Amino acid sequence: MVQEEVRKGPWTEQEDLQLVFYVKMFGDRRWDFLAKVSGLKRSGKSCRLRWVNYLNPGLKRGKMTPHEEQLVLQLHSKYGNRWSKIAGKLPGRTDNEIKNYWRTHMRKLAQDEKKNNKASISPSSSNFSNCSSSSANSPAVDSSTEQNELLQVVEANKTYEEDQNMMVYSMDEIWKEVESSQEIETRNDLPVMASNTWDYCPDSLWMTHDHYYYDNTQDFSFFTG
DNA sequence: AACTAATACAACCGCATTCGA
DNA sequence: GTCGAATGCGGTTGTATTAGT
Repeated sequence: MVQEEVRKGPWTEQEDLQLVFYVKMFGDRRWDFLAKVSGLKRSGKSCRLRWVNYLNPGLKRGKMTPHEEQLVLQLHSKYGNRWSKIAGKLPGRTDNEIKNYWRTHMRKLAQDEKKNNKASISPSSSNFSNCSSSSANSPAVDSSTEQNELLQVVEANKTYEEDQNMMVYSMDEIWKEVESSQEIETRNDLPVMASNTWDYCPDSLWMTHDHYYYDNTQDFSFFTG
């Protein structure tokens, strides 16, 4: 058997365009199928990750706002390392993003503490000192205070939403930019259908995600010119 | 200007869970 | 009910960029 080569590493712009095209066509499910049908030499897993963490139009780009940071801290103390759960409370942010933020945050915190300890022998009084001790397996869930915490989260969300009005660059907007700036150039290297893979496309697939298909066909006019 | 360290972000891997035949 | 494939999640690593010297 000849093992088909699977590409790894950073995604190219062309790969991104191809993936967006096929996700719009078939929906963000059946990643193995998408990987095959798109002709991308990527695993389904890799395609999913790329979509979820980068290409998804609902994503918010850019630095976390102070409110989001606060929210992450609050939610982490509540849920521990349940990143997807935390991400669910932060619209437009991915678990990966939050995880990365947390990691950086904790490292910075640890370094600051070190510095403080060197500067003064007095014990640390960091606000987050208890966060670092709440490990993945032991989220600090306290049902008695749960409601109170939720209220805080809701409050934080309110201000977060206000922030959103000020600075949101969704992937939609980014792609609009891409569309307008590249309309001409990309036409020469449109994604090529992996011809024979279409042959095994079962009807059921179209049934499953037909709403995606019908809803989005007009959106990729930029692809077909 | 060149080098190094720190930081942020992207991607991969392995395991667990879910789903469908 | 079982089993294999697909999907989701969390941990980890790799890489590009920025800041500091």
